[in-house]
Amino acid sequence: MNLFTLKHQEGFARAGIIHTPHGEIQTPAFIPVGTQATVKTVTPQELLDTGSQAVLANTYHLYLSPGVETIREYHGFAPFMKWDGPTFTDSGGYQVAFLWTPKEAKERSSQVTITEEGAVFRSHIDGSKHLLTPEKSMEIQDVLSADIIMAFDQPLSQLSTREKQKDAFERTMRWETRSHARWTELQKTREHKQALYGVVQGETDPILRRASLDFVLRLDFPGIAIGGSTIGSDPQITADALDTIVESLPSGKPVHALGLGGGPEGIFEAVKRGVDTFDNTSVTRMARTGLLFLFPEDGGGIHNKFRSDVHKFSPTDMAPISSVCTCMTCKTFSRGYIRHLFVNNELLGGRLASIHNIHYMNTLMEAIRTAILQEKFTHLYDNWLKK
RNA sequence: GCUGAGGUGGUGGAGUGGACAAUCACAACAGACUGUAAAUCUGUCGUCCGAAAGGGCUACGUAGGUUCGAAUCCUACCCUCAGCA
Repeated sequence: MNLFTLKHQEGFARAGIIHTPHGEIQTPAFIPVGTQATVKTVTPQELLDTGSQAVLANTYHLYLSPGVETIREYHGFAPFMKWDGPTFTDSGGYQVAFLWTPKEAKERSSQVTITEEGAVFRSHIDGSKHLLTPEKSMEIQDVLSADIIMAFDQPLSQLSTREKQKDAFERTMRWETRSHARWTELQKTREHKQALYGVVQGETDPILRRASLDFVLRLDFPGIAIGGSTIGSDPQITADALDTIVESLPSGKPVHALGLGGGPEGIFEAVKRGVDTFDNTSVTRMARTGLLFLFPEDGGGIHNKFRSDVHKFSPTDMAPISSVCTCMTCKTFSRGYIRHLFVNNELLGGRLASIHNIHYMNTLMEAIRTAILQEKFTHLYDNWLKK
């Protein structure tokens, strides 16, 4: 069975199915991020209820805690967190390269040393020193046991010099070659095969992006992941980055956008350019800080980035967050009540908001899938992004 | 009524002669939130003018006093709390 079945294409936008040992993913799809084997504040059942099809967890975090041996006992992070569906893991490359909060960027980044062998970094938990290599990332991801895993790469930093970027770009290809080799070995003894995605770097540089994509295609990775800080940073920049390779994306392989943050604007641009799946932390992070997504029917649009701050609701606003949303939160609770929860730092607020935002994103993706199959994606795009 | 403690910005609470428009925290308001070290982070927060630097005005219960200078010292008054009656 192929990993990916293309059902229909409208322009470069495509609707398809990713087949995994743990079920299918109808694409285009939003993949909620469960870094530490939990999509923060929500249970696996709630993930299902909100229409989620898969979960993405992280090599870096789970390697540090609870550790590989613990996860091995559970036969993977999915059984550990009681998620039965398809899963992804990220390679840890991103964390190793960006182990910082923006505020502490300088001091933190100095704690990571990149060598040809791999990345030496210090644990954010206890300060202990670790070496993560492409081989080790594959071995950890083998234990984490996701259906779809990522090659170990070194994301480029826009802050660094051109030479350093070129250096990282070329090293990433060597690391991906090593990732591919180790993955090939490990698959031989696995019952459930894992699909390894090669990571395409290069930001908005057409030469670099195409070289990176050519490389990934040449090694014949089962899937293609698009990385870099230009993905998800801004809808236009995301579009620019994807435009460099959109015409060269193969129809037979799934394309994943790594870290496509933000709201519907960037997602429409990405889907329009052939992205099948993407993970996005802002859906749940914004929920926890009180930013709720709005449908066009609720007044959501480019002007307000499709979002509303819960703190600005009236305390006596009896209406649901959205009049058209069918999530548990909207079917049950009022804006005024959810505002009350946030104002008083009640944990339920973040939970209810997360449920709404995840449901919102999955509803949007379902509408996009349907639209592509009916050749109405352009119409939907215009309808959502009209000014 | 007596004894003791105390009255500071939206709130709690520092400050006990000059560096005070007043530490800090909370609230409020504004903003940010990319492969999640985020239920987090950043900014504003007496008032008026100014883009800013900066300047004016009013303020530490009330009234008066001492002093070059008072939220800080003195006097009187008002009020609050605790204990005793």
